[in-house]
Amino acid sequence: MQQNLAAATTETIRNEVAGACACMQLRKTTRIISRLYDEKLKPTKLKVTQFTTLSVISQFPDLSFTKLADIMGMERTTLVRNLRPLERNGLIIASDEGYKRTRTVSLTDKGFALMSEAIPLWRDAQEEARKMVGDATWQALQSGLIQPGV
Amino acid sequence: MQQNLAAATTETIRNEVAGACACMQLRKTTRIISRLYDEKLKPTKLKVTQFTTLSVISQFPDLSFTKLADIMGMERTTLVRNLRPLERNGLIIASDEGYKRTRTVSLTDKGFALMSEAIPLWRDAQEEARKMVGDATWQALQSGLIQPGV
DNA sequence: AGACATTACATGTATATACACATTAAATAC
DNA sequence: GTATTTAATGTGTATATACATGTAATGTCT
Repeated sequence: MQQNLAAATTETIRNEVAGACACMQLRKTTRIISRLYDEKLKPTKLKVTQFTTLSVISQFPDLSFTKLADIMGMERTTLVRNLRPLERNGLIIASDEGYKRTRTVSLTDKGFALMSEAIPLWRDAQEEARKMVGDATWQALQSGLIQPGV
Repeated sequence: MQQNLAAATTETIRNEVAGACACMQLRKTTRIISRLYDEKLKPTKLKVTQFTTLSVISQFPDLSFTKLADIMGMERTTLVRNLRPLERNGLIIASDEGYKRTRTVSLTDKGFALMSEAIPLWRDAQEEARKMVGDATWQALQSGLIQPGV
């Protein structure tokens, strides 16, 4: 009977799960594309997550950690950890606590200088990514994968 | 001058980078969708990465670590680390070294039993994910986001 | 047989991610 | 005016991810 469970489960996985899992496809693609961006950004020693975080901070320099994390679709505690290496490397500076312990971050001159170096490399990565994913996926990515208002 | 660099860089980020970065969209979506699957799979204590790893192992029970990682679009060293908790929890069993140090893994009875519990929960997650991403994205996900042969 | 290249795997180190839980400041209820 | 609730952040722990480097087994060239 245990033998049957194993066989039946494997069949279900083969017929229904394999290749159909949206999260598996997303994570796999994200790994591959992230490695591409990381490789391109290597001269700046920025990882793509750090590039993204810096770009969001420069757009919204006075938001609380909670709101920044929300914009990035990220757990707040994850954002807090991700800011550490950026602060340690002098790319951002965090404010002291304000209203209700609120803290904000902004880019330093060093942070802006590194981003201006990184942007041409990012453009190169975008070009290659576009070729890798094809037109339909690229369009979906440009409009945001998740439906607005969800 | 440094002031100009900061202002110019911010403008470029606002006008060109924000919202257009394919990798940012992918990572953001992956975080949100992964949290959904993790939440659904909670009764099994499996994370979606573990669910995926188990499903790939059950499909290809006799492949080397290198080839399994390749199928998953993952660095081999990442796969090695990800197998640890699965083995520790008795869900998989790894073979000793074979030809050219090759090792293989397969699901244990406990692993199959847990997967058979997980699959209905996974179906539920799929349904919700489908609603969240919309039809166009869902189609892209079902055909695999990255172009074949790349 | 020995030198060299190739293949496969493991470890050290660092970042990314999230849940559970703890802490602190402000607002509100009584 | 204290007690409670709410908002905002921080820490402990665990998994996920990848690069650089190291180790071991196999194959090949001479």
